[in-house]
Amino acid sequence: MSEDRRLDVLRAIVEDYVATKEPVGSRALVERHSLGVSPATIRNDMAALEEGGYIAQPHTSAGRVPTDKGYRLFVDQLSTVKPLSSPERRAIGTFLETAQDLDDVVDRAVRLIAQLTQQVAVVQYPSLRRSALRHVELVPVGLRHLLVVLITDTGRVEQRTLELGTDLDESVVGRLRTRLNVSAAGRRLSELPVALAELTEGFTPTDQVLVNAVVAVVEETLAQESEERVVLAGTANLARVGSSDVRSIGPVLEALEEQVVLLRLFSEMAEDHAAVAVRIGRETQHDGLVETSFVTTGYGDEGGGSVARIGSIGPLRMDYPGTMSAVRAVARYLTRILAQ
Amino acid sequence: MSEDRRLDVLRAIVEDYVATKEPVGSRALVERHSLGVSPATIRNDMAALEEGGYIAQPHTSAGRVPTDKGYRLFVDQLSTVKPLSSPERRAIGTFLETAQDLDDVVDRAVRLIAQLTQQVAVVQYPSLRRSALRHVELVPVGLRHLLVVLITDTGRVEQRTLELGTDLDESVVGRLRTRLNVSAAGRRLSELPVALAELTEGFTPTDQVLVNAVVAVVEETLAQESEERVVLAGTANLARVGSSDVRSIGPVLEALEEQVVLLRLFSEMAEDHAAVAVRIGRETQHDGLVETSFVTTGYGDEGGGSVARIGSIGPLRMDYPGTMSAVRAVARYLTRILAQ
DNA sequence: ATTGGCACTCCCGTGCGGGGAGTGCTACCC
DNA sequence: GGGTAGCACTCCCCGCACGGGAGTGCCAAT
Repeated sequence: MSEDRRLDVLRAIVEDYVATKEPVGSRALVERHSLGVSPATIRNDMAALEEGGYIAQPHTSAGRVPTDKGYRLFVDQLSTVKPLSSPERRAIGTFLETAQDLDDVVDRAVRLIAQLTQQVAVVQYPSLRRSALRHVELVPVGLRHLLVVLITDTGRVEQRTLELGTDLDESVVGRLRTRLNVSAAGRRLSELPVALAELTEGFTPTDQVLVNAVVAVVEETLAQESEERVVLAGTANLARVGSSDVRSIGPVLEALEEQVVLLRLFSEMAEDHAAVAVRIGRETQHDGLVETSFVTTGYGDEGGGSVARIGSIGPLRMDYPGTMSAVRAVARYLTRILAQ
Repeated sequence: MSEDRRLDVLRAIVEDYVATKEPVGSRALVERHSLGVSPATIRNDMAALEEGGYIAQPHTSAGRVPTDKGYRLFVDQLSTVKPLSSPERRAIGTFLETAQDLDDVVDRAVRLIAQLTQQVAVVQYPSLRRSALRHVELVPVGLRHLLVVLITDTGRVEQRTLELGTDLDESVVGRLRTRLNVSAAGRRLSELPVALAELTEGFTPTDQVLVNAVVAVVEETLAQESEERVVLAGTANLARVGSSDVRSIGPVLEALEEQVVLLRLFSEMAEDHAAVAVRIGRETQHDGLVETSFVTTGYGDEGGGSVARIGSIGPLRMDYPGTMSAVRAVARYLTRILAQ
């Protein structure tokens, strides 16, 4: 029994099952692929694959369906890259390039992925933790409130209001703004605490209260994991006929609404050093997502790691090569756009 | 035949149908409500209501189900306000009050509505068009780019980058910033063009190019209807068992993803002078929403009209009184929070 | 190792019959 | 004239049996 052919059979099963959404039998397999052997032979291979846990049958006397383990093997070793058509590539480029600001770019990117993969698209906003500060702005609001606006090199803007115990002194605010920008601009979060620590020098003890409060707000904002934002698109694709059992979309929607779940997955997958990371079924470690797979990749990397991630969530029986190349393509364009 | 009783019957049908999700028959009706007459009499009333188009039967020899028209009558004349329990009110208050910034407030509000109504919640961000400007900030980025940041009195922050043909002059930017804030702060969009028109005075012709560019960006940003943002929560509630025909959730999700649809509905409903506006089934004028109803109300109004809207979308057979009071309650708290 | 043949399993669509819920109608009552 | 009781009728829904069909596993033969 040839080991190679057995893998061919698995690949054929995955491809056919993805295409037809029906359990695939030995007869159909030899008809649709030139395997050069008879159905009976295939049945032997299938028995072995089932033994190994790569495929399963929904019930006796039905065709076979890939298991999570089967998809995993397919993704890792059996799938070949499926490049996008060049009109597709061009469409991605022009669509993203005409965006106006960061919100617009993210919005377009997420819709694009949803459209290309016909699945649910997820885009994580450029992470504050990994961005560099471009500018800090302090805006007095009334006498006792100060609005702190942070602008990152990825174009993201965050703001916080600060309530003060004492009345504001415009000139102190002005000096602080200048000093802040001198010492903070261009720095990454990891380098900031040091730079900010020296900042109190040159201020009177009473003014230092203000300075410390502002510094605290800045650090807190940048450190807040909870400020990570994720946007979705294409949830309607979950309800497309044949997507999967229709009743199973409830739990999926619940999972998608919990940003925490998505953020955890993103951060876990960031550790995979593969260009495009894939989580299949139970690998997602989330009950609502056991019947889905998640394909992600990072974007916006400059030198070091990537700034944030994008991805696509679909049924276990998704078109893995297609999804992976779509996600990768959008990430590349996204990286290029943000670099300028 | 008493007209009053006929309306009682309609109310009873709506209430029972909402509660049981099953067509309701004459027998069940007299058992569950003290109508004081026999099933046969009810049947006569039902025949009349059906004649009038308020109820219908899915098929011969089935119970009756309210039509869009029936729900409309119910909402307009037959439903009584259902006040929230006082623990509920308290929960709303504390939940919203602990929010940190505008994004946080909006996020909590939308989740709250989803939770209270067990339906899909929609919250529109405070509209730029109806907000007043609190502050304009100009931030030079490199030599030839200027970042324009607008902050409204509702705490919303918008930014745009501006590409210039010539190098920046810091002092001109400084003067422009000061003048802009003097003439623009506190003004609503409608009053702005006048104030901005005089702004070029006192600048040299070359500097006026910059001034005009900035003014154009400010006006454009505020005027952009497309900058209206809407956030959703509770889409998973669509998939709850018995919500409605499960296959019908696809079109609904599609409609919800198109912000345009929601924004149109919001703006149409803003014209209803009723405190809480309701659109039932076909009244939404959108194919994907024919089997849903949309309950909205404005929030953040100070004197004049409201700043934006919140709402809840659910099946035709929703708990109208409950939904309406939940939406109204959240809107009130929201208005209070934003006022401070 | 591969193959043809064959018995076996199980799903699934279809047709049938009975029970039940609900209606509309008619005759009757106040 | 409005309300009521009775009754025949309609239609859904459920369980059931049945047959076709697809697919398997195994065995004997090559």
